[in-house]
Amino acid sequence: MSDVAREAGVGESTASRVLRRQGSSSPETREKVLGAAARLGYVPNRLAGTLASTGSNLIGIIVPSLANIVFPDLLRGAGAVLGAAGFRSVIGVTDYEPDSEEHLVESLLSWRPAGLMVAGLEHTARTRLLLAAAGIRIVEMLDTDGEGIDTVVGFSNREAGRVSARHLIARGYRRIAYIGHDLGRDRRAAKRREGFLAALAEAGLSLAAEDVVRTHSSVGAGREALDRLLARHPAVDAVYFSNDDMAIGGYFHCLARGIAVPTRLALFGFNGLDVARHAPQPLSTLLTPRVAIGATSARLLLADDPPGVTTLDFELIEGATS
Amino acid sequence: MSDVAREAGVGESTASRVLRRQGSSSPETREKVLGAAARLGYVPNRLAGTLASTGSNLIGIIVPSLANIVFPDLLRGAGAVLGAAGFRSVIGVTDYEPDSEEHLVESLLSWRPAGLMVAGLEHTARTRLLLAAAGIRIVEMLDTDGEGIDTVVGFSNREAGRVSARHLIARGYRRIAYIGHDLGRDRRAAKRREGFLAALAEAGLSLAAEDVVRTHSSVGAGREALDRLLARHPAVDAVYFSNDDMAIGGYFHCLARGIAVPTRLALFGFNGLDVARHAPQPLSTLLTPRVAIGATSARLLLADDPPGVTTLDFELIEGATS
DNA sequence: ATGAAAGCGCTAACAC
DNA sequence: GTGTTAGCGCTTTCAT
Repeated sequence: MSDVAREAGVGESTASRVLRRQGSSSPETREKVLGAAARLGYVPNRLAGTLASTGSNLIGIIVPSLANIVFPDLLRGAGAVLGAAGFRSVIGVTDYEPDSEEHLVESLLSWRPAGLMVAGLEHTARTRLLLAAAGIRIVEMLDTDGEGIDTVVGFSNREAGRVSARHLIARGYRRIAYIGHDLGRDRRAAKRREGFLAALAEAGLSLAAEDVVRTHSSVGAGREALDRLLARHPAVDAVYFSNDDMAIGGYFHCLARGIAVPTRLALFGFNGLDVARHAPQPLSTLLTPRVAIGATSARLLLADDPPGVTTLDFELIEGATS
Repeated sequence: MSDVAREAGVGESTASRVLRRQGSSSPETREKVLGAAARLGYVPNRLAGTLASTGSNLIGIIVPSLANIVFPDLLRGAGAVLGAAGFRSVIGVTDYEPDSEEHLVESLLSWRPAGLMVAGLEHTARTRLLLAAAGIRIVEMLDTDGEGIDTVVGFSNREAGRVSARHLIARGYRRIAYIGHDLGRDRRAAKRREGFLAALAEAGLSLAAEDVVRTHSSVGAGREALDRLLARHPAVDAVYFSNDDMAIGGYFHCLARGIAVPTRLALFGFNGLDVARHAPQPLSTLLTPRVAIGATSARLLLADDPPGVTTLDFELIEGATS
């Protein structure tokens, strides 16, 4: 920048002011500085800028995965709001490992971000400590079943499970099964299952069958799991899946085997993915406002409201599979 | 850090060396410094570190969208390699706007990243200038049809279109239609279409019909487009879609309307998405090595090979829809 | 409206 | 093996 100042024949601080369009400067100097910067191909150094001033335009975002469209949707919502406000996202992916999350938090914090967004409420004790002591706004997303550190934006997964169970029960299904993916790592899916079981119990029911794969969720896993489950428990009349990816797999299995949906078997998912909504029979599922959660989280991150919980609820989609 | 040094009773540089486990230090001092850092809850400041030394651990990655799983897959591949090497990704999303890309490049460059990865070869003149002059490794991903700036990792979209056309022709289809999405913005989809048309022409054929939506690709758009196209051109016997999202939509339309696939109508997609491969009839498509392209790009970004083009080819999936 | 000078928190010589 | 001393490229008082 001193080169620019010299080329423009002004002092460094003047150049700095002009380049940041801050403070006052005469139209002439402004032109000289801007011209010099363009001529020299000057690219500012935000490292130095941020170090000298305070607060960066970096926002750390930590998600467990990018393989499931849910998290890209979240990033998309957040990115749109942050980008428009001149902020950039630094992404970290934990792979559903709490320890990995802890390392990411440390690493991102060392960049002195203006704020941090993280999926979920479950963290290691040290992660919570680091986040609470960071002195920046922390937003936890996608879950409201538990204690937040600062700002929380999401919905109750437990309630989502409950609502799904009540829906199936109201439709008259009684021999209800569950098909899920690695619940040890995906705590939110585990909470949905808990809520689901609780609502079944309230109606005097219990799970007729269950198949939980060890892998992450996928269409293929859902398809295979339903095949396995029906072989062992042919009397099941409805299946609740841990999410739409799994449920779509189940639906494909039914189509392939000629299993009538929902008369012979009802299917219920979670997320309201595009692909599930446009299937020949739209999947019955809960639509989650993923993009909106990302956007709202970003907005609250940049605002300075007091800490609190914002609920953006899911919506029951009465599809054709239940 | 000076606090840590004082607390440990050593000099600043000693503390720095210990904290970065670089250079030599006696076990005792090391322990003193580490203890002091832990006691004080010291969080390093990478801004200062990077400014004082050289090269950050930040890598800029620019993609056009996060709505299509293709790009999260790319980020996933890159993120895994970068994360393991201690690098962090700063993500920018252009929304398929060249001007937005230019701003992002400028903005990311101001963070002095160690390297930059960007999807595609088409950029504004100024973007190319900025990238070429940045003095860091630039990797362009997903396309090899054109001039790269530095390192290029991908495949030929033109060739992908060609291969798809030849496949349909070899199978005996002659009244072939195309269904696509906004080609003005998605240049790679446009190149596939070009290659497709070229191969048709080589066989003395031309497009029997075409429907190009103005929106981005989606299952719903594909479904509606096929509906529209068949209403106008009922004699079509095969459709090439701009990607799998669109093709799955088309497939769903056929299932819903009882259109026999592939006897009455053949369908061909692009990408080899999970959901397409597990459909009752696996979609005929080209599987693209998206995660591998991301990973390879990251690897080459960190290596210092000479500039060049690395081809990771697509693979023809002979599904049940053609 | 503009310039000079003092750091921001760290790393990198360089001495010891 | 360890401490001292300059900066890295900016922003920010504080004068002028």
